[in-house]
Amino acid sequence: MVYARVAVNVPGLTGEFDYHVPPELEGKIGAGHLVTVPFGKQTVQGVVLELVSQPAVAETKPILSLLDPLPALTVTQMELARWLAGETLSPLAACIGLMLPAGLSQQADVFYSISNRQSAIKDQQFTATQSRLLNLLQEKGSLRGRQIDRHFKNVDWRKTAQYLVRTGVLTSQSILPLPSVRPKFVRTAQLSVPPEAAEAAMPDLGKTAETRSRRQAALRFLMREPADVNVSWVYAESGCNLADLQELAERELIVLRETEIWRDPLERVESKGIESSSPPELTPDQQKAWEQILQAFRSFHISHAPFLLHGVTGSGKTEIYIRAAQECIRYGKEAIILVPEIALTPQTVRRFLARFPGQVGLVHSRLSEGERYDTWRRARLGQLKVIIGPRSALFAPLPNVGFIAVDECHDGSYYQSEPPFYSAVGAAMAYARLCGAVCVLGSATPTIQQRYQASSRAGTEGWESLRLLELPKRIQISEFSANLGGLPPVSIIDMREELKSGNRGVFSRALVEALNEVLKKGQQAILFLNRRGTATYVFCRECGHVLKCPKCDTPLTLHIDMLVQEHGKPANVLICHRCGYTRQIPEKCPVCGSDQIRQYGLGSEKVEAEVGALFPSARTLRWDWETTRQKDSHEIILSHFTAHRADVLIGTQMLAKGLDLPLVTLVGIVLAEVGLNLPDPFAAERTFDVLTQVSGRAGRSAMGGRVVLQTFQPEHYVIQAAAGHDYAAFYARELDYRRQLGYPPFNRLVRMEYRHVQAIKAVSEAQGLAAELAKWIESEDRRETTLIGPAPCFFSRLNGLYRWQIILRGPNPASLLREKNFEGAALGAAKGWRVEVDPVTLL
DNA sequence: CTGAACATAATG
DNA sequence: ATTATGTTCAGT
Repeated sequence: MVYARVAVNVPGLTGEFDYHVPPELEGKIGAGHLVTVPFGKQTVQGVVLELVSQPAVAETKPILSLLDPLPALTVTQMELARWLAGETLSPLAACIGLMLPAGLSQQADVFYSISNRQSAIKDQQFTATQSRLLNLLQEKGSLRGRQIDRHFKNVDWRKTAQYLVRTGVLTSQSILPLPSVRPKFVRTAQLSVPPEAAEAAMPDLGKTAETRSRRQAALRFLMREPADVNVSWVYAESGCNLADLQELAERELIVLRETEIWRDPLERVESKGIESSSPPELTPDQQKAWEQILQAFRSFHISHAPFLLHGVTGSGKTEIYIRAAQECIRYGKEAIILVPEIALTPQTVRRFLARFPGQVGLVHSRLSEGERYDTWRRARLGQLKVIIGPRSALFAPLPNVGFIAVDECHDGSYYQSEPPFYSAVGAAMAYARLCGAVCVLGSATPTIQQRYQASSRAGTEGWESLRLLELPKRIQISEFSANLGGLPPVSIIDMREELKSGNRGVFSRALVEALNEVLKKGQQAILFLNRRGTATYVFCRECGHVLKCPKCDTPLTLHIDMLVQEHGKPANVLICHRCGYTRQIPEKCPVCGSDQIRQYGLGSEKVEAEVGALFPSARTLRWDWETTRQKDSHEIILSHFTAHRADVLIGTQMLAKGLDLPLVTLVGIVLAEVGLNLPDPFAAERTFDVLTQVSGRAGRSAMGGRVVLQTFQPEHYVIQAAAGHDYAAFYARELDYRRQLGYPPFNRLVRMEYRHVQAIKAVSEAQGLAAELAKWIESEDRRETTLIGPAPCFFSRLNGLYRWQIILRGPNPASLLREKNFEGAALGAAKGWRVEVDPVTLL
């Protein structure tokens, strides 16, 4: 008897279960296959992790069916899933779920119907939730649990439903939906007799003249087309229908076939003429970096540390990825290129398409389930040599991965901020190690963490070292900025001075002047607005002083607190999100005594209006969350701007990503320090990144460019370093700061968050767990691990839920939870806690 | 003493 | 996750 060890697809389960393989499936089932199995009283999907000869329990149930004759996961992918589950304290099933295409993976559900025994319904009083549920089922008929979920936001209806089932009002049935994606087939037709025979049959093709002519036209068309033709073409050409073709097939004049087709998202893109592609010459810097990577390929049998390719914007990182992918293909292996967001880097994609025609698979969020499924299957068959996409592209089932690149590896979108929480950068490095693949992380502004890993082996537990490759110069250097390695010069404008001289507007005089000049020359400008954390921190407009917590040095956050009442009105209070310190807004600035204490708040609508008022003839375009809600709006806005149908582009974070906008000669940063004053140890890093990246948008052509940076805190080291394009200075300063406060990379963090509709419940749950953790730290003598909180999260209410958090900080805080068997699985499933290892923000 | 609400363990 | 089982607690 053969047994299979199965990871069942029940989110929240880490366990592995042994089933026996029934005789009819023997030999067909192996590691990685997607199967259905009985689990308790339900039927669920599962993935076979391995075959075993000895089951872990005496009595086994049989595997019920095989959902796909080919394995859904490679062995290496399962190893990665195991690693990821352990590393992130996530359930194994959730990690495996990341690797299955949407639609193929299905979870068991419950089907609820109203019982036809009417007596139970009539003489009963129902609670609000009960009648809501009954009304819903009355109205829509029987529903699956997940359909009901959509109508009950933040309401726990399952207990209610269970009660109603018990009392006989409802009936329930466990079901497992079949995969909703299938290979797609099209019907094709082809002539099966010599043309003369077809011609001979023409007169006798139907009773009425009308049918006869339809069928004749169809046959004539097929006589001209030697190959299989999609029937819809035949319909269009001849006006016939399926019945006509079936009649022709019946008379053995033609054959009808079902042909499988790939749904290919690149069809539209590729047909557009892509410029021919002779590989460009490498600069000396590129050459030096490339040789080291090449060396890694040449000796792939020994495992290599991943590379950190630290290169300024425009220094030619993409060319290195392309060459590495080519090298990888030469060894008969496949390459994975991770990019932050595909919609925002059409240039990158086009370059890969040009260099690897017909071999590129594109994965992104706008694909339909079918396109995604087909790309996944082509990857599995080894038909795609290069996969490009955001973090999920890492999980394409490629048989033999030889190269993984992570472009803009500092980007926040590589972190999945919902369970299972994981970093695709970390996962990429681990996967490369498991595959024996060469791994390159590329960025102009690597995170402090990444840069530290590349510079020192004063290793914090669990963080591997990186090999540093540097590209300090842009490829095309404009004469205006040769002294900065091709990067545009940045002028810092002190907004306190502007205020003193009576300018209360959004724009400084310098920025207005620069805008004026650009518009006069017919060039383009970008106005960048950092929206994150607006209207939340409080500062003095006179001296720039930001109000901070006396104990934590963390900016205080303004709250309109409905609980604390002042003269019968809700009070404005300042709260520290680290320790809970609370105070009123002071009347006067504690530093300079001014009464100009204000909260900061400014939207892109306001900026657009200002531009319109100052330059009535300027054509403005807004690119923010509001204007990009519609499908494809990113592309529309972008193409609109690159075609120079607008002069000024006003937008938020998205502007910073790797766009190549050659006509842009001015970048205006409306207020640089927004985002800097958030109660988060990673705020400085994110601000530096975004300022550097957005500055890099200027001067990407021979026309040169400049950046005007407005701020109330011109002395701040982040502002200074960003203005000087000085990563090294920022890194040194920030690393020092992190060392002092014991934040990463000198310690690791675990963030635990609890959400609840009732504020009281959230507080008490957080305090309860914090007390328990404190006790454990004490009893286990793990005092190097410190407990921060519990405190309300910065965004203290989200979707109607109150959020509280606890931070653990130490050399390896996750291990404490692991030892205590207090993992995300146990906490998450049973008690509603969200557990993040190495979080990227503490907001 | 009984039944129901609630926590906990098991699911192969 | 769902379901079976054990445990507590209020009300008869």
